[in-house]
Amino acid sequence: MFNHSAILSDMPPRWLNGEEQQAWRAFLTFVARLDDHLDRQLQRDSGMPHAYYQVLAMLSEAPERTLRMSDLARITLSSPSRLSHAVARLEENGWVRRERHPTDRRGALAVLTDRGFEALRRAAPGHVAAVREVMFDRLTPEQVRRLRSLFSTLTEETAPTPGPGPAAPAGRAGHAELTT
Amino acid sequence: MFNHSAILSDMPPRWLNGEEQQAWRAFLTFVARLDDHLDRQLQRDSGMPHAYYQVLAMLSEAPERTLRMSDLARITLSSPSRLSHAVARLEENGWVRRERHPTDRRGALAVLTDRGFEALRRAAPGHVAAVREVMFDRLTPEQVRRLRSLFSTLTEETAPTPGPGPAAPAGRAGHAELTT
DNA sequence: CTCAGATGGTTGAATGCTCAAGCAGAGTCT
DNA sequence: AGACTCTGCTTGAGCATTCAACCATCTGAG
Repeated sequence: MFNHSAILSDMPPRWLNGEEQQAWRAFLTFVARLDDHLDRQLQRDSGMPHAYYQVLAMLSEAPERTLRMSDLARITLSSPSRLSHAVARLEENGWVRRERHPTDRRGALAVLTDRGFEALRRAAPGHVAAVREVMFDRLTPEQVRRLRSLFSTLTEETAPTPGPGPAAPAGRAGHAELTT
Repeated sequence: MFNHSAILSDMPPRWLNGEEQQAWRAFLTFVARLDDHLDRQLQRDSGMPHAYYQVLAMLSEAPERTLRMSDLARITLSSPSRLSHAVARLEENGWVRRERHPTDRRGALAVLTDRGFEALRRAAPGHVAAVREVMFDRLTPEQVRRLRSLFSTLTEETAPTPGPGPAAPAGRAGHAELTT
């Protein structure tokens, strides 16, 4: 048996060329700025980190403002552990409540409380303004189109996802767009 | 006197339109994937987080493999505090050493040790492979150009930086490109 | 039915980051 | 010189995230 990773790692690394380097560094710089800006703004004005905002936002769009923990974790791009801790914290604030899943007794549901919805509603305008300030107000509509196109490509499922795939994410509820 | 922020916050928020939403979500998804992928790969294969890799990489390019803490902080896009903690940790590993600044006695210098350079050299191929895997191998050269162009725009200094600006970052040293 | 493995979720320890406070040295003004 | 402020850097506490266990429940094979 050959060790495939050894074979792979024996190939000389393909370093980034000039263009790629520039793209990479500019990208890293922007992401750093962005994370910093968003987290600071939310923490300062609304007392929550960006990750928690996303949890509240996703819940606010869900039917009954309720989602199963595992689904919420997937949607918010966080690990089960991270989400569990986060929801624990949000529960202390009275922004989210846990409920038991009606049929699967392993399951837990996260429910956005009225106070949580209020907190989100107050946080949203400042947040979207911050996003605009750092990103969209610096781009022309044409550039926004290119941006979307690029990152659609980059996030496309590359792995062979046979079958109908994980079904569209349960259509947006009729609420205002508090999701950014 | 009017309260300007009150005036600002009284304007109805400009929510993101459809195109912007799609761009934003795809972007967030990609960044989450990317951070996760890079941090995991580095932690697993080289025992350091991505932020520490960047510290080592920047030092490796500097003359004498040495930088003043404040400069290093700026280059690595981290706060002074963050860098101080990071260097403390790197010092424990024997990868970086602190020295006193020769003329400004407030100053501290971070020096990449030989062991640190070795660690970086071993980490670099896996890291650049990870970056390729998630980003550049999924883009055509034309797309890479657009990417660079977009993020150059987004990271351009917007504030009126009069004068000659903060001088080009001390040209790359002749070392191999371990910076990604 | 029963058992083995998969799935859903939580927990605690370890780590990195942020924030606010603090200290020492350098500049500046009189 | 003396007093003020600014800059450079560090520190400790608090918080978020990760990782590796862990328990409970569900599912499927025999």
